[in-house]
Amino acid sequence: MKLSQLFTKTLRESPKDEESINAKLLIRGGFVAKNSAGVYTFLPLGWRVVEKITKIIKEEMNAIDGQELFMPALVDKKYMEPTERWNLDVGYFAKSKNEKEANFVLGWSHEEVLTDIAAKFINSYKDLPFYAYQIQTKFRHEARPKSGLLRGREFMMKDLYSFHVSEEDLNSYYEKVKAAYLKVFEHCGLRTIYTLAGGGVFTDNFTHEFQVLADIGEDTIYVCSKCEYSENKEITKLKDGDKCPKCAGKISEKRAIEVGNIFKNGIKYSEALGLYFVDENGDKKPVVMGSYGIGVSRLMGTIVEIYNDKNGIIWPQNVAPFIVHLIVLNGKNEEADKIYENLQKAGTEVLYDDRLAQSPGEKFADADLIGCPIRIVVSEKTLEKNSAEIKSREQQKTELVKLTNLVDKIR
RNA sequence: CGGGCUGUGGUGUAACGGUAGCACGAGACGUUUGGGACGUUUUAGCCCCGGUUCGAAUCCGGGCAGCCCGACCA
Repeated sequence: MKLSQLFTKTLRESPKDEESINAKLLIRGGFVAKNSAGVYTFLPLGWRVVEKITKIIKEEMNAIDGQELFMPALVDKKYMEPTERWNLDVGYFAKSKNEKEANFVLGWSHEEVLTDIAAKFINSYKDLPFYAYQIQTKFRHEARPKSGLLRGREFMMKDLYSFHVSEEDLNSYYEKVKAAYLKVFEHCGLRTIYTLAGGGVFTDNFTHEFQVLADIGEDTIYVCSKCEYSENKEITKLKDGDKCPKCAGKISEKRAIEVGNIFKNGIKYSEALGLYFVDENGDKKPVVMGSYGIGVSRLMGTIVEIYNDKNGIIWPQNVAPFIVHLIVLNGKNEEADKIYENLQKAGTEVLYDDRLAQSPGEKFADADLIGCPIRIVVSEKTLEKNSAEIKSREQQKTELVKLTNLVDKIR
């Protein structure tokens, strides 16, 4: 991608109505644009990051036999009434003009929809278990959207649902999902703490959350400094300074961002929507379910909160919009064009700042702000030595590399 | 949903109840190019609706929006 062709531009200043680091940097860098409180557009750069994250998620979901599908955003009233989740404050309701009352809610979770679909196909224990997920926009009426991508009214979410013959089978899959989630977050560069929590409107059971320690986070968790056993403030009896119930280490209170959660739903949804199967003995039983969420856009915001410095974002390799940010100075575009092409041929994703009017300082500042892992500078100075300069975003030191070795060096 | 604060170009600000101004930014042209260049020039604003007044960005009332704290939650 040539920067001269990218229709967005970086902003020198932060918008006045944003407080959080992720919102300021993502808007300044041209990753997102704010439409309303808690509603954002993902611009080309930001969308690339989203795609990197969803790629990681899909790989791990597919690895635990998740089948990807896509459900509607318009969710019919008939699905939500049986579980008494139709008229909740969380909903944005929709109706056509000739309708008197809303007959749809913009989907804020899809247990009911998928359960109803499953009932069309699942008859026998032989049809179970199965796992299905989607990555989709969710709509939730937030009383108070805040902190950029961390808490929106419209946001992207990966939701996985599992269907089992028994509680035992659900439990074993629950552990698989846990492991897969830990991998997803690790691949995104985040260290998460597996935290025991409550289930809100989803389930009466205990649930688990994946928490990233950060002061901007809205959750308060109690974490063992030794074994990282953790409980959410919502449900815990622990307090700061207590002994860990697992290893007797010291518990401390921390703020954290919840980037994912996993729930055991049991038979709440299957009973309400009529999802039954017949077991080996010919007995009819309700299907046992679990649901598992990852806030994709929140994850993106969290990564920015964790990985930044005063100059901008420092994307971890796996989620960076581009691997290389190539800067040309002194109008040496002809030479830089070749490097751009060679890197692209080698499969490296390059953002090429080929602009002629911008000063070196502005180009460096933009590279720091956008935050690709590797910066390459081609200038008169480097070309005198048949070289280009390489610098990692997270380090200060630079290195001159011969043009002939450049592609291999990056790979 | 309660409480607080704030609403003037994209950003930051100024204007006694009486001409909406400045700086930065953004655009055009030219000159520049190793850490946000320079010159010329252009551009764009009083959140909305009422009221008071000869006259409202300014005073009053009511909305709306944004941010922050809390509650709730995912």
